[in-house]
Amino acid sequence: MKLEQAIQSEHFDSIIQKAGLNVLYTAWWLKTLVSNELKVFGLTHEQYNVLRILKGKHPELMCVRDIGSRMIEKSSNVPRIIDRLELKKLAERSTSVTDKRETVITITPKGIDVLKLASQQINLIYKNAIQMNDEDSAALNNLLEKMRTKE
Amino acid sequence: MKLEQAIQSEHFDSIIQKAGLNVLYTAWWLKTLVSNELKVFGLTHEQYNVLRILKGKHPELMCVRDIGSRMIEKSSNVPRIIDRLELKKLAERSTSVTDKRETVITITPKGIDVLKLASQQINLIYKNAIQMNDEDSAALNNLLEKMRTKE
DNA sequence: TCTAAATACATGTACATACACTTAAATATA
DNA sequence: TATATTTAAGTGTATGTACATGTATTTAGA
Repeated sequence: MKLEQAIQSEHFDSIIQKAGLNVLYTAWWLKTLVSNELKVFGLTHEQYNVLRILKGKHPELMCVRDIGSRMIEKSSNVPRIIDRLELKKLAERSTSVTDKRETVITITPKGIDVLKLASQQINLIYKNAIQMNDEDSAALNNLLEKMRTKE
Repeated sequence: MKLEQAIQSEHFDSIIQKAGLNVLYTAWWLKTLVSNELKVFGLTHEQYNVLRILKGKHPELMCVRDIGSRMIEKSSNVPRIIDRLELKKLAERSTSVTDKRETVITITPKGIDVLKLASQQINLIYKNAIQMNDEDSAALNNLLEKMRTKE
């Protein structure tokens, strides 16, 4: 669907502004696509993201700050996301022995199992629902990074 | 900043998956950029979006459903966003005369003033903070719409 | 060494999203 | 016409974001 149809609007102040709205709309579209798949596993997009981050370092323990620095949305409130993972026994908290201010987190075996199934499903979605070849993907990555140049 | 730095991760399952994460991260970056500017005007990104939609049809009245269909994030809870605009006297609600189920909304003169100032600022941001020419913007629009082809 | 500053995490609040449900009104159908 | 269905908006709840503040611990400086 064209952006114009999606937001029922034909007028944009500039083509740059249209590109901005298109990024925002595509992010919402993608997040919704993924979230709908994750529902089966009782996970939200953010919880899935944290589990992936924990799995990436497993069996190493990670502190809250380290998880935060790997999140896509930098203002994510990591302690609260971990609260929910802990309730579902997918992650575990403990206090760091080297620095008692730090809470260190690990993914549980149950968390690893759930993540494995969820990841397979999400990878399938990426493969099937997204109509892009590697060349397009590379071009898109370049343009997005160009957009954020002044970051 | 490259995506790899932004999310402290070098490994991606595929270049398509990287493009997905890049879209999500860029959307967060852009939303944050805009939100920071809107703070001066006491507006959130979503409230700004609704004001723009109302202004686009002004002086015509719009019902809640019509506003919703023009939102970037389709699952936005429009009645609650309007609650906050009404509290700030930037928008006004009334019941439709032709269909009493409908609530019709209009932007107030104060809303128009605030929106004008905010829009000028946001347009400046788009011009100054985003490093893209029209050609790049057009290419980005095309790739994002390609990504969503199966929508 | 003792105290001030910085750091790490948790928590409170306002706003927003996602989704289910309720209520009132309009429309369709028997 | 009377009733059932559909539609529009509002509301409740769980989750998340954005940001300020609180508390314990560590680090730095006098």
